[in-house]
Amino acid sequence: MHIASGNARAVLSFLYTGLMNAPRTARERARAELTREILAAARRQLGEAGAAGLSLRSVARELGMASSAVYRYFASRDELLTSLLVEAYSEIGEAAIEADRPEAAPEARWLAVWRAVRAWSLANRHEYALMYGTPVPGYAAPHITAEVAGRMPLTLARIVADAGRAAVLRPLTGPECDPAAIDPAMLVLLEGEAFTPEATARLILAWNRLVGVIGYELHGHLKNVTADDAAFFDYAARSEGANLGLPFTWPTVPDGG
Amino acid sequence: MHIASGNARAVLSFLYTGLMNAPRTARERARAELTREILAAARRQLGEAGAAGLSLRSVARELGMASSAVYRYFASRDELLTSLLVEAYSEIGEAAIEADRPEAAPEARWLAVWRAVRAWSLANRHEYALMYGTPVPGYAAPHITAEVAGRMPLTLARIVADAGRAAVLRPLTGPECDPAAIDPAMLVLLEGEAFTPEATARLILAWNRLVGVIGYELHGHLKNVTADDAAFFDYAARSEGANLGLPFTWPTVPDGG
DNA sequence: CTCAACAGAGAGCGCCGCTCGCTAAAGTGA
DNA sequence: TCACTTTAGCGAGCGGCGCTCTCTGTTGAG
Repeated sequence: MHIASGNARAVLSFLYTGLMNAPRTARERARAELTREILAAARRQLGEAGAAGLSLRSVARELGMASSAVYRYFASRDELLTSLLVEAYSEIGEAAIEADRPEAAPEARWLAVWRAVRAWSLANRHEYALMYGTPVPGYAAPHITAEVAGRMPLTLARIVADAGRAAVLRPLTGPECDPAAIDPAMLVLLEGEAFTPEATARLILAWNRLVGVIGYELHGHLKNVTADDAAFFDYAARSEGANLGLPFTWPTVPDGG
Repeated sequence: MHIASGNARAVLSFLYTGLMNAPRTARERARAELTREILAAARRQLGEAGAAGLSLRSVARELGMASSAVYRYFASRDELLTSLLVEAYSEIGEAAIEADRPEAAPEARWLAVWRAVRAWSLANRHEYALMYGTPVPGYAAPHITAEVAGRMPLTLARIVADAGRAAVLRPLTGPECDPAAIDPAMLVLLEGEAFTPEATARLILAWNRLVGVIGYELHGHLKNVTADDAAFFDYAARSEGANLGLPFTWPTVPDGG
């Protein structure tokens, strides 16, 4: 689990004092273990029933302890849920990073990462919903998870940047984004990768597409709309890649409308 | 309220027997009125606290009646929520339709509809979440709402189709979608508008983009990412319109990466 | 006028998140 | 070693939830 970053530790104090520092005393070891067990049970129940069906009481029941005892480890149900959220961001980011083969062609890398993110999401739909669905009411997540939440889109950025350095990017076509629409902080974040504002805008759209198409598939919006979700997803991936200048190839298509 | 369609009436029996048939007896009139009042109170509470914070008991309390009495009107909380969902789909569809000026240029129509949908969504974020966020666990919505849920994307389709009939569409460029990926039912639905599978695929993506960018904005995923959400949204609209062949104009952009 | 359909109330079931006060054990410093 | 603090866990309990059931009074139809 790659959690952490200073902010996260500050807010999720219960979790991290238990998990991060190498446990020395027996009490600390027991605490770390139980914390992990609670998280594991919660994760299981999240996978089965979704966030709405996850209750602290049932987690406690599964672990054979009083529900009130769980509050020694997580200050609230929301904090438990936030921990699972961080875990989910971490996992989907890792799935993206692991799927990326920097030695391969940029189109292949791009498609592989997209597919890996989709595969993880289909296998972890409730975790996906936690990240990209309706936010849980009392959640403190946004700023906590910024670093870990950025790993997946940053993996996409790296592929485009590598292609740029290899000078295989096509010139960008189509409407242009007002550079002022992009947050300077975002440009700073991508500084090492030398992204123009226009490329940044398109990267944001690509990330949004990746998340959006998966969401549509998971939430049933593609029912009676698409017949082959995987093929449609690949199409979306290629379309977004090409929009960023990745050298995807395609035959000429006739007029639409 | 444009609810209805056969399916909806069958499933949401409580609601529609109360609302649809012109009330004759005093009892029927009272029932219709109370049904509306319950829906209105629920809508208010949804707008304030979101779906998670909406309880049948608090609705009953607001209306000064026993919570058990509400069950005479809605069989369950889920059914009440589903009614609100149908209402939301109807409203966002109407917002799209009303914003569309068929006599205007297709690019202007396209942008106007996108902006209207965004405006409605920003003003009704919890209703938006009901439609496009994480689905509520026990909801029966999908097939019920098919007709009414289709109005918004169909408005987008009509603009493109009109542009096609007026022969102002540009040839489509970029990667091509495997026609087999699109559900034939979707093509039938757009039959009157003479959509090719390729145009249909791009329309689905445009609809997905519209929903996705708004979702990102509402759920905070654009924080520290974009600086001017409205401008970025317009950019997404133009980008998707151009991808469908709508004659948006843009200057040539330099290389990205 | 009779009788069935119906609306509403209230009690109650088993959940839920969360709090509080208590006990017993574990760790700590003199 | 022993007093003292910190901690883990428990059980009772609060108010709220969705939902069911039974009972009563009213409305509308034949």
